[in-house]
Amino acid sequence: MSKIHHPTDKAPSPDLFGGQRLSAARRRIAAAVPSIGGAFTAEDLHEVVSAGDGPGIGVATVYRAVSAMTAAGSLAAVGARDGSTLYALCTGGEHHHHLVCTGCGIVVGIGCPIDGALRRSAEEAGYTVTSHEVTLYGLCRACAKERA
Amino acid sequence: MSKIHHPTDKAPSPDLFGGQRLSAARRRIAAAVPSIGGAFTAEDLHEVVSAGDGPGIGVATVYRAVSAMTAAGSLAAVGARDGSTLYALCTGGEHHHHLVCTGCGIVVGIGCPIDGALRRSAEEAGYTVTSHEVTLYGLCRACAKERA
DNA sequence: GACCTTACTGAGAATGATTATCAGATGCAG
DNA sequence: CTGCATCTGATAATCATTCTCAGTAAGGTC
Repeated sequence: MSKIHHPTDKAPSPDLFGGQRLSAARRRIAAAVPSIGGAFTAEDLHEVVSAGDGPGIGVATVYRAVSAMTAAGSLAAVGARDGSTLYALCTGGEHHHHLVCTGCGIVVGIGCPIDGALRRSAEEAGYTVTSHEVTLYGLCRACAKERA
Repeated sequence: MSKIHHPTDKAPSPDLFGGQRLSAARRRIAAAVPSIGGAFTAEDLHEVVSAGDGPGIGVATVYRAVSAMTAAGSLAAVGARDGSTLYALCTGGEHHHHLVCTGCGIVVGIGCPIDGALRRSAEEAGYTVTSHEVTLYGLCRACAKERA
C-alpha cells in the first residue's frame, strides 16, 4: 500500500462547496451534479440523489446545498424552466457566461461580450455598471440535427 | 364643451396591449405603467392601480395584463427582486436590452452586445443560437452620487 | 480516542408568487 | 341593438422555495 493518500482513490467529486463542511449528504450531491451533465433544477437534483436504494436526502438539504454551491461559485443560475430556477456546473474561475441547449440542457461556457465600448456608453449615460447577466439559448449540434 | 372627442384629452396611454380588447381595467393599468417610471413587480403595479378612490383591480387581472403586455412586446422581464419578477416598459421595436439601476429601478435600453464574433464562435462549437438574454445592473448618476 | 462546538440534516409547516376556476360583466363587430 | 367572445374579480389552488427545530455528525483540539 502506498505511503500517501492518493486523492484520486475515491470518486474525485470536486470540492463544490468551497471549504464548507462536507457531510455524507453533500458528498452524494456533489457526486450527482456532474452526472447530470447539463442544466438542472433543484428538484431534478433532488430526484437524482433520492433515486436508488439508500435513505433519501431531504429536499431542504438539496436547496441548501444548491445555495452553498452557488455561493461558492461552483454552480450558476442559467435561467429558468417553467417556474423553477435552472442551475449548471460552473467550471473554472474565469469570468464567463453560459450557452444552454434548450433541447438537452447541455451547457457550455462562453466569453463575456460586455466590452469596454458598451460599458463606456453606459457610463456616458450616467450609469455605473456593477454587474450583468448574459445567457444564450440555442441548440447543440446533436439536437439541431435531430430536428432537421 | 367640444363637439368632438379629442383623443388627447385623456392621458395618451399607449396601446400596450397590442390590439387586444381594451377594458377599463386595462386602461387604468396601461396608464399606471408609465407613471412608475422604472422596473416594477406585478404586485407593485397592483398597488399603484389599487391606490386611490375607486374600486380596486383584482390581482389576477394585473397578472393577466402583465402577461398580455409582455406578449405584445410592451413589457420585458428585467430580472427579479426577492422572489418576484421585475418588469419594465419596453419602448421601440429595435432589438435591445436593459440596464437597471439597482438603487431606484430606472431602466434604460442598451444596444445588443451579442455580435457576429460571439455568435460565430458559438457556432464553431456546434451551437445554433436561437435567443439570448442580457441585463446590466448598476447605479444611475443620482443614486451613485447619493452613495458617495 | 474522547470531547466539544457548531454546522448540517430532515420532516413538515409556512411563505409567497403566480395561476386556475367560474360565474358575471362588458367590449366590440356586425 | 345584439351576440358572443373576451375580460374581470374573488377565491382557491398550485408550486417553488424557505423556515423551524430537534437531532446528528464533521472536524478541530487535547
